[in-house]
Order: sequence, then C-alpha cells, then structure tokens
Amino acid sequence: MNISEVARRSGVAASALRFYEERGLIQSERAGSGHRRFPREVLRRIAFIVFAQRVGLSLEEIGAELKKLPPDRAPTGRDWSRLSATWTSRIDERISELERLKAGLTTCIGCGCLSLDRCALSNPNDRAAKLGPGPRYWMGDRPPKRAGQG
Amino acid sequence: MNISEVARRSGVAASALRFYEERGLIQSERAGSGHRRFPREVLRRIAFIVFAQRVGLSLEEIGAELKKLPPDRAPTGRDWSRLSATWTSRIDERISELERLKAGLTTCIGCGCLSLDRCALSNPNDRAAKLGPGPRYWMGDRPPKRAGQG
DNA sequence: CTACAAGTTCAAGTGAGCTTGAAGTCAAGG
DNA sequence: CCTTGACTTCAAGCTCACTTGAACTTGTAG
Repeated sequence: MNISEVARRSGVAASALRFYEERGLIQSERAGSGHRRFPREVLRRIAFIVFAQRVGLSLEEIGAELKKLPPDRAPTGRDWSRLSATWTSRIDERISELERLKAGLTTCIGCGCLSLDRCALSNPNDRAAKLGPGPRYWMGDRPPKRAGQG
Repeated sequence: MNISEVARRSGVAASALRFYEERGLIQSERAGSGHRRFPREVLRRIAFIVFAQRVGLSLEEIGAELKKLPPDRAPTGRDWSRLSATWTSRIDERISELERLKAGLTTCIGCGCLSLDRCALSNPNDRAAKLGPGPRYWMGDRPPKRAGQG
C-alpha cells in the first residue's frame, strides 16, 4: 500500500503518517522510486496509535508500548491485549478524577464555598503551597513529585 | 492582594495570572505604582478557571462562561452553580467516552478486530473530519460536533 | 513527448497555554 | 547614594502533534 491508500483507509493524514514513521511508531519499505510501501499490518498499528491517543497517552508513550511487540513476527491478538493493560489503568485514573471534579461541582461550587484557600476539594494551602508554584495537588496531580501529565 | 500573594494562595503562577488578565478571564485594579491589586473574589474566579480546565474547557470557553456572571455585583453561589451545568454534561460525555474506550480494549483489541476501516470505535470519519491540527486537548478533544460512536 | 498528480525531503508554521528573558520602574534598607 | 527585589511591559521561546510550503523527483494518461 502506498501512503495515500494508508491515509485513506486509516483516516490519518499522510503528513501524520510520515511524522509517525519519523518518530519510529510505524515502519515502511521503499519502492525503487523512493516511495513508501506499507504492509497491511500497519493499519493495525495505526489503529492502536489512535486508540491510545484518545485514552491520553503521548506519542512517546505509545512508541514505548509498541516496542514491546515482537519484532520478528506479526503481533497476535494476545500481543495487542497485553499492551492494553497500561491504558486500562490510565482510563480508570481519569474517570475517577472526573468523578471527583463532578462531585466538586455540586458540593464546592454549588454551595458557594469555591475559594482556593478554604475549599477542601480545591486546594488547601496545607498541601499545595508546600509544593511551590506549578503543581496543583488538588487538581489530580499526584502528591509526591511526578511531573504533570498533559 | 498583590500578584505574588494571589499566585501563592491559588497555586497559579504570576505569569499565568497576567496571561489570564490579558485574556479577560480576571481583572485587577492598579495601585499608583502601576502594580496590580486583586480583590479577594479573584481567587474564586481562578478556582473556577482551574476546575474548568481540568474538565477540558479551553480558556476561550471558560472566558465565555465567566462573562455570564453579573458584572455589577459579586457572584452568588447560585450564579456559580448555573455555570457548572455546562461542564457537568461535559464530564459525563467524557466519562462515557472513556468507558466506551475501555470496553473497546477488550472487545476490539482483544479479539483482534483492531482495524480502522471496520472498527466503529476508532471512528475514522469523525477524526478525519475536523480534529485536524493542533493539540489534542489533554484527554479528549471536545468533539466539534458529535456523531454517534460505537 | 508534455502535463500533471502524487510522491519525496526539509524547514518552518500552528495553536493552546503558558514561561522566560530583556529592559525598565518603584519602594525599602543600609 | 546604591543595591535588592518585586513589580511592570513586551517579545520571544517552549511543548506536542502535527500541517504547510518550497523545491524537487516519479508515475501515468493522452
């Protein structure tokens, strides 16, 4: 398959495909002319990339996941599902954050206590202030020191 | 309150506060020296901004929400809770998308049907349509206009 | 053969949400 | 007086995930 066919079938722009290849997320061979030739399996990889992005993984993380696939043979369904473990937990984290926020909407904003220095949900000084500027503990930034997610 | 105190109490960097003011999200008066003087209520607005960001609203959208507050008097709890209606539904949308993705992980990747032109979950047309360039907002770009998805 | 569509590389641009740096102002302390 | 430090503005830089444009080569139809 040439790049425009892959683009058409995947819904991902050709420029994005070149970008992914540059980043090592997908591979291609070259025809004598220098044009890219993609194997059919690339569609599966691209699908994985798109899924994982929706879940919230960065391209770098996705690349790291894809490197866990066997290099010597076509990945099986089992290979793919092993990768999914990562993002299942990611999804759960996100959902619980959203549910915390949703709860905060009624208890915190609804009751009118929405104020950064008093509202328990929205950041007591006792926690966030210690962490200095930048990380907002209450927002779901992990307490210890992990750098922010996008 | 001067800018550094607001920054300290809110956990939002002074540079970000100036940026928000430039964007019209918050306001300040000026001391004779030209230094910003913030009223206490600004902390409430900032809390709202930070909450809304985590929910996935852009600063532009947040600005639009904030403009719905009464300009002539300090907003009441009721004023704030009216605004929250928007993002409550936003949160629900996002949660349900995540749950769809999570389900897709087992049914779609697990079963090996992961292929963009057949799997409804990956929804190529929707992506190809409008989500084009730019950042994919943290976890889920707000879909511009929804078509039902898997 | 000529057109022209489609491929190539590489560099620069985009947009959101800021941060950083340069250059300057102002108040307080020694 | 000088220094320090917090403030100001304005411009430029940063990250991420791409897109766009320039300049060029290949493939194919007529």
